[in-house]
This record gives sequence, structure tokens and C-alpha cells, in this order.
Amino acid sequence: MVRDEVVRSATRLFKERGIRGVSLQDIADEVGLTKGALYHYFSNRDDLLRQVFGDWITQEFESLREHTSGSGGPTAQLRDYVRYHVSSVTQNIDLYSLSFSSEAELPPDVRAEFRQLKRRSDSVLKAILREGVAAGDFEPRDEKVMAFAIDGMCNWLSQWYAPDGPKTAAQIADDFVELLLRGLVRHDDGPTDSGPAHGAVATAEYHARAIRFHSERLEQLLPTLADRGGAGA
Amino acid sequence: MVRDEVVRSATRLFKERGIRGVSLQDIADEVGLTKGALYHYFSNRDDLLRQVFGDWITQEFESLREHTSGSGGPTAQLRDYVRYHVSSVTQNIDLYSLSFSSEAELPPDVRAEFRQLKRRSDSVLKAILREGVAAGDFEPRDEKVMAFAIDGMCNWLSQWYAPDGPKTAAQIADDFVELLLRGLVRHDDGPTDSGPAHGAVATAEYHARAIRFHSERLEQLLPTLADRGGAGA
DNA sequence: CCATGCTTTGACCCGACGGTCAAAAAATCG
DNA sequence: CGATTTTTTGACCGTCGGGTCAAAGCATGG
Repeated sequence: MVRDEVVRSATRLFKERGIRGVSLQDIADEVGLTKGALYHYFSNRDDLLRQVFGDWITQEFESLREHTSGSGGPTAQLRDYVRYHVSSVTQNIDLYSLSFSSEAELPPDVRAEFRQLKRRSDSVLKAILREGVAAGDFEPRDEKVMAFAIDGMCNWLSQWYAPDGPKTAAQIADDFVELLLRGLVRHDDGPTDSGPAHGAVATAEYHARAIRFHSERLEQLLPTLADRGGAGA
Repeated sequence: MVRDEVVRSATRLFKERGIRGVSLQDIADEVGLTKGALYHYFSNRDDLLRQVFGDWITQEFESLREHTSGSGGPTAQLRDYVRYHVSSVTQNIDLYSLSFSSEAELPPDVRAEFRQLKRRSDSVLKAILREGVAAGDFEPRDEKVMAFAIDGMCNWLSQWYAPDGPKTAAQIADDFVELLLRGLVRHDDGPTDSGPAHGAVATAEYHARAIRFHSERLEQLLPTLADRGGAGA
């Protein structure tokens, strides 16, 4: 289909140079048509923009609704949310990065739809957080700030994710979840809660390394402990 | 100074409508001059762009160097990094959001500088994380992903931070740090790890407990390891 | 009050861009 | 093949935006 080819080329060009940085001539050249021919498929520039974004946004709305059905505890829900969000961004990275970067250049109606999508996604996340706190699973924190932090983390993917990179989107998502749930600081309580992605061998190596680390640290600390009896500054 | 007035107006307009969405005429109108008069202060459009971004970027370079002098442990360093990053974004929110959103529309040299700033900041953060892991303070995690996650969180501020909002930049930064260090999940063990309040005794106890835990885990894993030879899915 | 230099004007040039359209070219089909 | 419809062309229009420039305004100070 020629129309789809045009939309795809347009999307790619928009992403590379920004919406305002691409002329209809550029798109026509890319597809191998003349500027005039484009008007057979689109009534004007904004209409093209609408076709580029419109379908995608409504699709995202649907997808968001499906993937956040709210089964499982807050932890599982948060995990699902992040996984969904990450896969969504990585699969439509062109459109995501475009929407974030050139939001101001979108036709008003498209822009409004996009903002609504963001808002809805945000409110889903906040609900999960609230639930988690209420259930006693999460520490009570500033809901708004946490939501923005999490969304920012995920959305930022559109700025650096490379499909041919060493990590899959799913792996990145799980890394995010682990960071979000447990933080960076090493602590010794129970087993990790994160999904099945943890291999047994990797886990064993990890623990072996951890033991070595802690042993060394402990030895280093012993003399210190001998000197001062209490807690240091 | 007229020149500064022009730069300020240009920055504001650029942020509102995107770089390509602002004509020299627009800027001239804003300042109350004629298009021609602008050329008394700037040799061309790209030169104006350079003046808008140039000073700021070199200033950021300097500031980054100062604020990441590397005193204190990894935890403190991470806290300082996030605090600095957040205050930097919130104080120059126009320029940050512009650089992120319209990076493609920047003159090549300015763009290169900006990318270098990002890269340097990123490498500072990664160094902190690496150090933290080496010191046993942080869980071993994917350095790259963590760095992007943290930077994303901070950079995303440029999309939602409101100077007149309920929280100050410093408060938001501390919220971020707490999330990053301790995660969302509620845990009931005694003293928090944050800040300099960590006494030598507590640390020693912590490491002793950690070693016990990891040893147990390792033993639990050994049978599993005998079964499958390679890494699990 | 004139001379000098900084600042501003406003008209102008040119190229690019969005958009239009009649006519040509292709495709479809009886 | 011929008729009809779909697709494409390429020339054209008006506008806008970046950039130029001679001339006018406006200070400043001798």
C-alpha cells in the first residue's frame, strides 16, 4: 500500500529531523513520488500528521486498558505496568520520541489526544502506588513524584534504547522494576521478588561474589571497630 | 542590555513553539525591534542559537565538574549527583527541555557540545555506581541501565516540574534519592542506610548478617546448579 | 553644532514551502 | 480495444522566512 509507505517514511523522517524539519518534498523524495501526488492520500500536512499519530494513539489507549487489568498485588501490578510501558516505548520508539520531542509541533487535536494518553497512564500508575501503600507493601511516599519518576525512567528509554543493543526490552524492564522495588542499596533480607528472569547460575555467582565482598569489607572494618566502641560520625 | 533581552525572549519562544516554530520576525516582535535590527546582534540564525545555548552549556560543564568532586561514600556521592542534576534541570528548565525536545534542530556544533555534556554527566554517574558496587554499598546491577534510569528520572523533570508547585527542587531530589537507594518496597529492618549516620558497628553487623544470608542462599542453590549446566532462562 | 559611531529601519532579494490544478499516465474492466 | 477511474505529474501560485543593505535616527563628545 502506497499510503502506508508514505506514513512510514514520514514517521522516520519526522523522527530524524523533527516534524518541522521535514518538508512534503522530502517525504515525496523518500517514497519516490512527487509532492503533488501526496495530496492524493492526504488533504494537507496536518492530515498527514494526524494519520501518523492518530491510529497509534488510539491503539495505545486500547493497549493500556488491556495491560493494566489490575490482577495481582501492587508489586505484580507495578511490574506489569513497567513492563508494558517499556515494551510500548521500545516498540514504537519513533512515535514516542517524536511525541515527546516535537509535542509542540503537533496539530492541536493530536496533541490533546496525546496529553490525554499521558494523563491516563499516569493516573493508572498513581493508583497502583496508592494501593501499594494502602496494602502496606510500599513505603508511603509522594505519589506524584514517584509516578513522574517511574514514568520518566520509562519514557527516557525513547532517547537511548537501541533495538540491537545487548539487552532486550524485557530485560531492561525487569532491571527497572528491581531498582524501583528494592533500590540500589545492598541489603541482606530475603530472596528477590522479581520474576523468573533470574537464572540459578547467575544467582549463585552473584552470591559467591557477594560473600567475597562482604568478607573483605568485614575484615577492613574490624580494626576500626576495635578503636571506637560506638557508632562513628 | 538589548542583546540579553533578545536572547531571553528567543529562549522563551523556542521553548514554547520549538526552535523551528519561531521566526526571526517573531523574536523581533517580542522584543519590539525589526527583523533587520536583530542582525546587529547576531550574524545569523545559527549564531543566535549558539548564543542561546553556548554559554549555558559551557557553564553546565563547569558546574558539573564542581558538584561532583567525589567526596564521601558512594551513597553520598549519588545523593549529591541527583541533587545537582535536579537543581540544574529545574533552574534551567527552558534550556533543558529545549535541548531534549529540539536537539535535532540545533546547529551541529551546539548539538555536539550538548551531547558531550550528556555523555560526561553519564560517565560520572556510572563511575559512582561502579564505585558503589565495588565498595559493597550497592547491589550489583547493570550499570548502563541504572545510569539511564537515573538520568531519565532527573531529565524527565523538565517535562513536568513547575517552579510554583508544592515541592521544591531539593525536596524532589531527596524523594528521588530515597527511591533510588531504598526502593518502594517496605522493609522493616532497623536503621536506615541513608546519610552519614552509618556507624561502624552497624556496618559490621550488616556485613555479618549479609554473609550469613549469602552463604545460606549459596547452599540452597548448589543442588539446582548440579541439575542444569548452563544459565537459566 | 557638527562629526563620529552605534543602532534601527524598511524595503528588497531569493529560495523554500504548502497547496492547487489541468493534464498525462496507468491501471481496471467490460 | 476503448471507456472509465485511479494515480501521478509538473508547472504554477502566494506566502513566509532568512538574509542584505543603504539610508535614516540617535546618541556622544569635542
